[in-house]
Amino acid sequence: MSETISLSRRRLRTWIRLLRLTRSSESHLREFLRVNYNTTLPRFDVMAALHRNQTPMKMSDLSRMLLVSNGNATTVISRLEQDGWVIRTPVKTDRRVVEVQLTDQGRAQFEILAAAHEAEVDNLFSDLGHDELDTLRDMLKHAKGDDDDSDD
Amino acid sequence: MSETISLSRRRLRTWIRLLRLTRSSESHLREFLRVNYNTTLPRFDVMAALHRNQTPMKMSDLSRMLLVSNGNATTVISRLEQDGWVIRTPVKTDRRVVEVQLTDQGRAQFEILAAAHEAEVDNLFSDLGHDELDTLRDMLKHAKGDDDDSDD
DNA sequence: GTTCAAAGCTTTAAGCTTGAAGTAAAGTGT
DNA sequence: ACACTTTACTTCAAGCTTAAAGCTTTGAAC
Repeated sequence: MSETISLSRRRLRTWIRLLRLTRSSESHLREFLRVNYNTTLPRFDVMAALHRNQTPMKMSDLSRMLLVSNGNATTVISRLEQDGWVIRTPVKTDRRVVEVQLTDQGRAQFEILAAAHEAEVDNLFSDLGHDELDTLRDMLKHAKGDDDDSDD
Repeated sequence: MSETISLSRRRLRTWIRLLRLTRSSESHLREFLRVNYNTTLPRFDVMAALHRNQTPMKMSDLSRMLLVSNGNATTVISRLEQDGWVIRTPVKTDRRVVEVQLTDQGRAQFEILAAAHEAEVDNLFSDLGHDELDTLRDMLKHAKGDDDDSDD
C-alpha cells in the first residue's frame, strides 16, 4: 500500500499516532478517576508529584515537573487545599516562596487513587510485555524533550 | 540500579514517559503556532481533519475523529467560522445535521500552516530514523485504543 | 544603602475542554 | 397517528490551561 514516503512525512504520521494514543488513554483515565473517585487528572498529577517527593515542594518546582504554567499550578493547588488534601506553607528564609505538601488525609487518599490508577494503566497497556517496554523505553530515552530522571 | 520491577509498574512508568514526551512536544508546537501564525493547536487540528477529508464533514464525525466532545467541536468550529476559515452548511435531507468544510481562504491558510507544522515535527523527532519509526509504528499499531486507519 | 534586575507566586483575560442538559429532527414500533 | 427512542447539534456551568501583567521579595552592582 505505502509508496515511498519521505522521512518527515513518516515522522508526522508517527507523531499523530502517538498523540491519538495518549489522548485516548488520558481520556480513559480521566473518566475512570471521575466516575470512581470524583476527581480529575490534573489533581491526580499534582498529588502524584507531591507524593513522589518526600519533602515539601516549591510551587515553581511543581509546575516545572508537571510541565504546566505556574498560574495553572496555583489554581489546582488552591482547589486541593480547599479539599484539605494539600497544605501551603510560607517559607521563612525566602518570603517569596511557598512550599506545598500533602496532608495526612491527602496522602491516604492518594495512595488509594494511585493503586487504582496503576491497575488501570496496567490494563490499558496490557499488550506491552517486557520486551516491548524495553524497546519503547530505549526509544523514548533518547528522544528530544525527555528530561525524566527515573531509573527504569 | 533497577531491581526487579513488576510489569504493571513498568507499564506505569512507560505511560508517564510517553505522556511527558507528548506534553512537551505539544507545548512546543503550540508555542510555534502561536508565535509564528497566531493560531492554536485545536484550531489546527480541526483544520487538518477538514483538509484531510475531501468532502464536507459532519460535526459528529469531526469530534469523533479528533477524540474531543461534541460541545468542544462546536465552539472551535464557531471561532474558525468567525475567522472565515470554515463554513457551516445545513444538510437538507437531514435537518439535524450540519456539515463543515474549509473555505478557500481557510484551505490556503491551512496549507501554509501544515507545511510549517510538518517541518517542526520533523525537527522535533529528528532522532527517529526509518528503523525506529518502523518499530514504533508496529508497537503503536497493536496497542489498545488505536483506531487509526492510515496506511503507513 | 540605593537602584535595578531577577525570582517566586498570584491574578487576570481569553480560550479550551468536559459532561450534562436542552432542543430539534429522524426513526421505530404499535 | 401516536408514543418512544435515538441521533445530531448546541448551550451551559464548571474546571483546566495558557500567556501576560502584577506584586512582593531577593540578590547584585555600584
